[in-house]
Order: sequence, then structure tokens, then C-alpha cells
Amino acid sequence: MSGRISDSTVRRLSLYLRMLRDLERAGAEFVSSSQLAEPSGATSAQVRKDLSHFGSFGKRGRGYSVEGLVRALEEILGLSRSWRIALVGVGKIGTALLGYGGLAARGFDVVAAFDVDEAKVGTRVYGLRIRPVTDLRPVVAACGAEIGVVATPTEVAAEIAAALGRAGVGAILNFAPIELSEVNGVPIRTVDIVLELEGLSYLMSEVGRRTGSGA
Amino acid sequence: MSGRISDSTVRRLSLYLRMLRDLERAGAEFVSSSQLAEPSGATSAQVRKDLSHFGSFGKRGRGYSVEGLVRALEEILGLSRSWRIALVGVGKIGTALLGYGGLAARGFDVVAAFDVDEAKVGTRVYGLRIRPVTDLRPVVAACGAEIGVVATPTEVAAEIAAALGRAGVGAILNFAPIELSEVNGVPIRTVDIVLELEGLSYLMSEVGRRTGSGA
DNA sequence: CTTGGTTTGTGAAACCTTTCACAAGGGCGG
DNA sequence: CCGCCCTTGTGAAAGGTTTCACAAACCAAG
Repeated sequence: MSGRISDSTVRRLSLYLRMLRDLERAGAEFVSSSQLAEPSGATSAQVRKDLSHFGSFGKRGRGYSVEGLVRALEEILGLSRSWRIALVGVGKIGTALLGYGGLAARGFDVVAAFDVDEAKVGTRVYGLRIRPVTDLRPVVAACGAEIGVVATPTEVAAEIAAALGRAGVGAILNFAPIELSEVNGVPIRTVDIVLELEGLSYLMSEVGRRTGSGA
Repeated sequence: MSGRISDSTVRRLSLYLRMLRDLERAGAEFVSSSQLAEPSGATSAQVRKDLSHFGSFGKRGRGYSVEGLVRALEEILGLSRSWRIALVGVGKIGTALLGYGGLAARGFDVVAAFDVDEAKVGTRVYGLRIRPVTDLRPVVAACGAEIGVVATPTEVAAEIAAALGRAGVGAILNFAPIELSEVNGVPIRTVDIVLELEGLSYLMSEVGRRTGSGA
């Protein structure tokens, strides 16, 4: 058990947890690895292997206790607590995030928002007062945000990420289309919509090449 | 050469292309695999291996012609043309996408937008008229959209994705926090912000466990 | 208590991706 | 034309992830 856990495993654990919470709400007592596997497109063996990295949670012949596994996965994923988010950049994406209730519902609270635009600073967006980026460090420290979100133009994304790291966040989620390298052990994950679209573009073109020229 | 190309390879190709375009704008003539590798966090060997799946683009001793490789990658990724997008769901994320100039700038044009909300239907958002979802099939067919974007609530995401598939799109980008399985050979890629945050939550908790209890 | 049906946990095998290391090729100065 | 230096393209090795397959364990019924 244990060792270094791959991103794909962690990703699947989140998906299992989602399904488990649905099952819990529906009043299910036990669930098998094959039931758990279906919605995430995994196999039952994969579910068992994923869980086995962290311990032994099931009963042979019976499956997993829904409630028990929910608690275990919340513990593993760090979701038995809530996290505070500092958002930098209240443009289109930033605003969409502030208005997205799904975050708070899952334990991710945006507790501070920053922008350079003086016209925005001081106003309230979905109830949260926008602060000037110049106050980033003290405000992040004061409100104890653990996660920084970069929703700025590409040009300043790296700089802002570094500033968030210095301000003390433990992880960063980046929406700018640029690959940021982790600084000071602060992991950075990038959500890059254009990259996803380009991936789809490749797949569609590949099909064309395959069926088109292969005839 | 060729065969099945992995997602990670395609992803990196996009990143190489980005850097190459920057280099082209800056007037560079040639680039080496190691220069190309740096911004995407890859190694020079990986760059060469990635490219080798599609052919032989470099000159030994010299590197790759920037312009030549830009054209080659655009061809490979299907980016020497532009793509038409049909957006379903003009809520917060949908609106942010409509306003995001970065899409059109990179050849992804949103040509149709749909919503169920009658208050929104008929209005214009960033210049685009919102259509009722009931018109999805004919409108998508008429405007020839190749990519569908699902930006609806989770509950209807699967249904909308299926409808987009039937309407004739070749690929789907999904923003709802649900794993959708590809239907009819239409690939679906999901951008799941909560999943990313949970991944970061895991990493932060892991560090805590490692340093905290390992003492 | 024993038998039978079921499902976990897990080594081993298969598969896939990344890294290594070097021969082959190309340009340039002399 | 020659020799030197540089960088590609690529088999082979290493490393990682997924799938397989089965013994061990559990429950329920008789």
C-alpha cells in the first residue's frame, strides 16, 4: 500500500466519491467495485487497485460500505474540510467562477477576489468585494486562502502565480493558456480550453485522414 | 511512423505549436528540439519522438524550420482551417465563453448559442442571437457546426450531448461536472473545475500527511 | 458446521509512455 | 574536399499504468 499516487488515480477517486455521495443520498448501504467503476469509465479491477493504495476498505463477498467509503475518500482527498480560494482576475472567467455555486457547495469557498482594473476595485461581484492586486499578499495572508486561482490575461499569469505562491497559497489553479511551472513546491494545475479544443480538432482531422485518404 | 497517438502527445504538439508561433512572430528561422521542449516541460527526446510519429521535419545539425514546423503542426492538429462551435447553455460559463476573444483568435468560432430560458432566447449576447434548444438540430445542421459545447446544468448534460451528437457535430467539449461517454464515435472531452480543485486538495493534504505524521 | 455463491485484494502479465544513447546526416570553416 | 561540431531520428531500456486471474474471505442458507 501507498507510494506515489498518479494523477489519473486521484482523478478517479474523485469520480468514485461523486457516485458514492449519490448512492448515500439514495440510501444505499453497500456498493461493489463494478458498480463504482461504471460512471467513471473504469474497470472494477481498477477501482480495487486504486483503493488498495490507501488501505483495505471493502468486505469480501459484500462490497464496500457506502458511508464508510465516502468518509475514507473524503479523508484521502482532503475533502473532509473546506478550502479557501483567492481569485485573481475578475474578468469573464473570474466572474463566472464567482457566480458558480457549485464551488461553495463542494467545499471550495472563494474568500477574496483581486483585479488591476480600478473601475472594478471596490465594487461587489456576487457579494464579494474586489480588492486591488497590490493588496494581494496581505489580504491572502489575512484570510488564510490555501488555493490561488489565476484568471488573468496570459501575459501576467506567471507573475501572478509567483505572487500567489509568495503570499502563501499551497496550490494554484490556472486558467490562462500558458504552462506554468510549479514554484517553491506549490503545485499548479492548468485548465486550458483552447488546448482541449485543439485536441478535439486533432481527433476530427485524424478521422478525416483515416477514412478519407485510406479509401 | 504513425499508429495511435496518445492524448499527452497531442497535448504537447499544441504546446509546441504555441511556442513556434511566438518564435515565428519573433522572426526566428530555426529551433532545436531542446528549445521547443522547455516551455511545455518536456525533454528534447520527447519532442523528437512526438514529431517522429508524423514524419521527419528537422535537419540534423540544424534543428527545425520554424515556419515549416508551424505549417506541419497546423496540418497535423487540424488547425490550418477554422472550426465552428455550437454552444448550449448561456449561463455563467457559456456567457464567459461567448465573450472570450481567445477562441475566435485561434480559429474556433462560436456560430450558434442555445438556451432553454425563454427570457434569454431572442436576446443577443456579445452579438450572437440566442436560440431555443428546441431548434438545436436544424440550426446546428444549417450552420454546419463541427464542435458542440455543453455548458448546461449537470442534470441535462448527457441529454444535450446526445442531441448534439445526433445534430451532427464531430466532437463535444463538456463543462458539466459529469463524465459523459462518447456516443456514436463522437469524442467528448470534459473540463471539470471541481475535479481539478479536488486534485489540488489531494496534493495539499498529502503533503500535510507526509510531513505532519512522518515526523 | 458445511456448502455455494459472491466480491475483495493483489501478484503477475500485458500494455503504453518516457528516457536513454548513439549512429546517421547536415552545415560550416578552412 | 575534409574534418569538426551539432542535432535529428530511432531502436532499446526503463519506468509506469492497466488488466488479468485467482486465492482468501465473507455471507447466507440449509
